[in-house]
Amino acid sequence: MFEARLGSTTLLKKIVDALKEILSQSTLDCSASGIQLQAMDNSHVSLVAMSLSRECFERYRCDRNVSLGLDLKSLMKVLKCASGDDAVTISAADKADKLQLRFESAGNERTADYELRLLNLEQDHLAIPETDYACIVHMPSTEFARICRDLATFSESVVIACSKDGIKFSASGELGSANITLSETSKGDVSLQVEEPVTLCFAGRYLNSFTRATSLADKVKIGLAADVPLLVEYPIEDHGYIRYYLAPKVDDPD
Amino acid sequence: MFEARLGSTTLLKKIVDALKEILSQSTLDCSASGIQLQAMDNSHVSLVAMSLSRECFERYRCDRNVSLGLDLKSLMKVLKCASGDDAVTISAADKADKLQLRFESAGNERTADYELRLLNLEQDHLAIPETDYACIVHMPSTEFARICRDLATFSESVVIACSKDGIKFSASGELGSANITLSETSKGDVSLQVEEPVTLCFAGRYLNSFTRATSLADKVKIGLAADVPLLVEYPIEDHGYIRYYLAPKVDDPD
DNA sequence: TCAGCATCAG
DNA sequence: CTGATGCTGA
Repeated sequence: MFEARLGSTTLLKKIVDALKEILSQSTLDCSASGIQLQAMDNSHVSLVAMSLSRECFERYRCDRNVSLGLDLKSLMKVLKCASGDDAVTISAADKADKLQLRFESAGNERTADYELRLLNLEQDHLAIPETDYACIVHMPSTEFARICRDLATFSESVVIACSKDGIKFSASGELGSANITLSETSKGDVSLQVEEPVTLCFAGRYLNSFTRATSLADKVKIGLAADVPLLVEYPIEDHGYIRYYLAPKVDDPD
Repeated sequence: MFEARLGSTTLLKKIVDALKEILSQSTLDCSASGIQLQAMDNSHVSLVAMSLSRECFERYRCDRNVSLGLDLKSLMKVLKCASGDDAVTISAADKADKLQLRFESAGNERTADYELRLLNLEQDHLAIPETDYACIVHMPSTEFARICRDLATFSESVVIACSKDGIKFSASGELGSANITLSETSKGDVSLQVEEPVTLCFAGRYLNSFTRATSLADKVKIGLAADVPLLVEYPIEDHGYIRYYLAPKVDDPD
């Protein structure tokens, strides 16, 4: 038996929304410690890892490990049947082929039960090595989203250069070019930890897809190191996160 | 001479909006007692009946019975030319081929006159037998609309099961299934009168089209009986109503 | 013809 | 931030 209850569906909607474009189907791995997900995106270029530890939930019970294969678009459709302030309980019997979702309205006048068919998905379990990033940047998540959106106008590729002086995002193409530099401000909304300066180039469309998670967190953490995938991490309420990984382009700034 | 005046066009807009999708053209039957409408929907599956008794109007005069054949989409276009708080007077001479509409602004600074061409429509006059429903449910109209919308995600068919314990709406399909149960709550926003429990299956798309009337009334009345069309009734300001009727599906819960 | 997207108003 | 509407692509 697996059962987990959240006080509001809004958080779950945001999480699924942050995943569903990049991952049409995926497996949730539920264990006593919480819920994990890890997968390559649909085009097998970037990688997503999500973790919600049991502390994220109002109630959490997982008698034995279960893997729940879900179609995330379908899950989103079901979540749309709930109001944002409904409490949601997801549950599955052992070896179930259905996920149960129960929505309870704030005043408890209304209960709606949904079942979502589970899928048997191939598990591509990827070990993500802990990386010692040469640069770690924290910045407002909306700012990161804004930059990714703006740079997409100029080029498919985005160059990120980070040093002690700041982090610079650049794109250039037919239209012209763009350079956005952020340095550590007194307000402390940008922070840099730089062991060694790094300059890397990434495909902007993936960066943009990562920003679907913007509403989950005020701050985003970016980790950079030479020849290692970029890390873009959005914390989820103290006890969880979504991490996106994207390998740098070998060359070819267009 | 026929003439009827409403203090605000908003009500009339809501009524036409509740009819125009389901009934592209229809005949208003005007008599001394008020205005009636009764017709099959465009696809001849469901049936709509509207009644506005003369008490609904600020002023009402109908010297002799007239039938006004209207294109409801065109009528809606004309109504969009009025502000919601304009007073509206509709009138027609005997044997007229035009409907007159006059909009007067609240302060009377502005008067606008419109004429709408009338149509000669075939009258399919259907007697609707008074039915003694086995179950009558009153519930918030927004809640009903919400349920119909949510269930449409899962299946074309909606099963409604009503007993003394509550009314249950269910749909199931490829994605999964949904069950929403309402029972009489302490707040009294759901009430059930059950002579005999009933379970019936309906085509969800028609239920959804009925909910275009949601803004007319806070509460909707649902009448159910075996082998008899479902009744969905929205009261209109104490002296009128829109009733929708839909025959149950014979079988085939998909 | 319908579903999804995007935009807009409350 | 949510619901509603209009558009566009499948």
